[in-house]
Amino acid sequence: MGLQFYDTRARCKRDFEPLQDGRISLYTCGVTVYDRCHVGHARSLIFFDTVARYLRWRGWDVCFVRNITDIDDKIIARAAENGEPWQDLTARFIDSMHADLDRLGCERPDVEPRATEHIEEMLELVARLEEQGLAYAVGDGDVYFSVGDWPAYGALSGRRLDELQAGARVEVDDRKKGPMDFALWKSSKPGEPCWPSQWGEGRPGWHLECSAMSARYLGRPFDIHGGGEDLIFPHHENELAQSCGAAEGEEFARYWMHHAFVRIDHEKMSKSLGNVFAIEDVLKEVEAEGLRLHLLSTHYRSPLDFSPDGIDESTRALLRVYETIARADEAGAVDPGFDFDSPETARLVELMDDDFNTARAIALAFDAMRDCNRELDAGNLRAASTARGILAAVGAGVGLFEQDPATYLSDYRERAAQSGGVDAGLVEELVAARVQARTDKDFQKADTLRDQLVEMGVVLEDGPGGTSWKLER
RNA sequence: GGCGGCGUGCCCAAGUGGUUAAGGGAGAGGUCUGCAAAACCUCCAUUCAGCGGUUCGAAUCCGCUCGCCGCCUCCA
Repeated sequence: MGLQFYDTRARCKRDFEPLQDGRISLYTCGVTVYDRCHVGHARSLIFFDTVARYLRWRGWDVCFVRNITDIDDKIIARAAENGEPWQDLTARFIDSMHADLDRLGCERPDVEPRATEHIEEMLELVARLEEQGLAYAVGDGDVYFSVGDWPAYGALSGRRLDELQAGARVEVDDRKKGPMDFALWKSSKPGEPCWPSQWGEGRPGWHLECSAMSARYLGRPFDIHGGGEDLIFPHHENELAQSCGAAEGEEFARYWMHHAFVRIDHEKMSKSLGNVFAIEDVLKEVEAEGLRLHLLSTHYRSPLDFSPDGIDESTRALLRVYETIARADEAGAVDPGFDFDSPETARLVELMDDDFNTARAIALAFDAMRDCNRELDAGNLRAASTARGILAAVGAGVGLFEQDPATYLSDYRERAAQSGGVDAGLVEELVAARVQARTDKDFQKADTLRDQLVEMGVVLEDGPGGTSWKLER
């Protein structure tokens, strides 16, 4: 068995065969930078980060490209609203996105191309489409793709042109030949950002950038194209049409992956519904890796209801993992460093190879955690190391459990103390006093001190290495 | 209207034809401990929205009903 995953176009799981042996080209749609990223973006970013990590860990040479859309109507509108140059706006939100990514433990893609840096490639594409008779210019320099002249339109999303009945919800521009025709190039109004072209000054249509940039960095065809499920139609359908159309039907993306949404109270989280939670704000309340674990605990093709309580539950589980790792480290149960082809990781590979089942991989990590603790209890260092190795392998494959455990634990404590308004210095004093009382066998005093700490929400642990404390959640 | 998805224990969630329905959180009991905590052990769905059907066998396939959601417009 090799890797297989659900291909949106085929509507079923397919065995994955890379175009070139040992190499994988992956393109995913990133964000439009006119605002801060929200938890829905986090799911997308984290999931595809996990895909890239796993494929690499699995032994493939991956080229991961994720675009940044830094020119579009919303950006122009928002910049005008703020009274700032649009470049300042996009630069700010690109920085913000990078900060979010770092905190969420996402590696940077190999290439992070921006739409505005590939105008030339896009214009070439439009020219080729025009040559093929698939694009036409109207009026003052708008260029459209002629959907009616592209018979394969609808193949990805499973829609038929006659069923789309455009205009049901949107006013149809009567300059277009067909109601579903979409803009490749939009003429600019005075004062709007624009680039020169043979059709006049303007800017690219939304879908064009991905066609141009994927071809530029990954060639054609490439292996995997991913994004959120709302992009299937029309964005990816349009990308597919214009990419193939410009290349006389040559294949575009060989596999399509789409993840489900994050919801709020059973409704899609989206800017238009106004129920978004910015990553930056959420991370003030919950821990970043806890959020990552939580988002990966649900299979990527299932909707996930966002709730801070749910993240807290995951964070509690995560704390146990780090406590176990710290314990193993102290005991000298070192990670043997299992590779993807070690017999010990066969189960992990099997689970992740089956449509990236991160939920089951995480369950496997929890099993390994229990095994590790049990073996440590029994003093079986060798067996504990094996369990520790499985835990590390899951972590490497999925992008979890990779912080230094001592640092994690002290950060955790500090964070809890801060949010609970507890004076860590005072706690240390009381703990020290209790340790002394215990040494003196004055258990009554020790218990009084403990009661005092309990009231502050402090939980004590008397271990062989001394007494440690943490805040109960 | 067209297309698609979802409904699993107190909560989250995996599983999509075949021995005991993963895992996490919460809860209960136990071992350990000066007492605790942590860790470990045990328990916690004869049952998978409901009703029919196919099958030797279904949470898993088919049909209907109820409830919820997504796409068809910008959207991760």
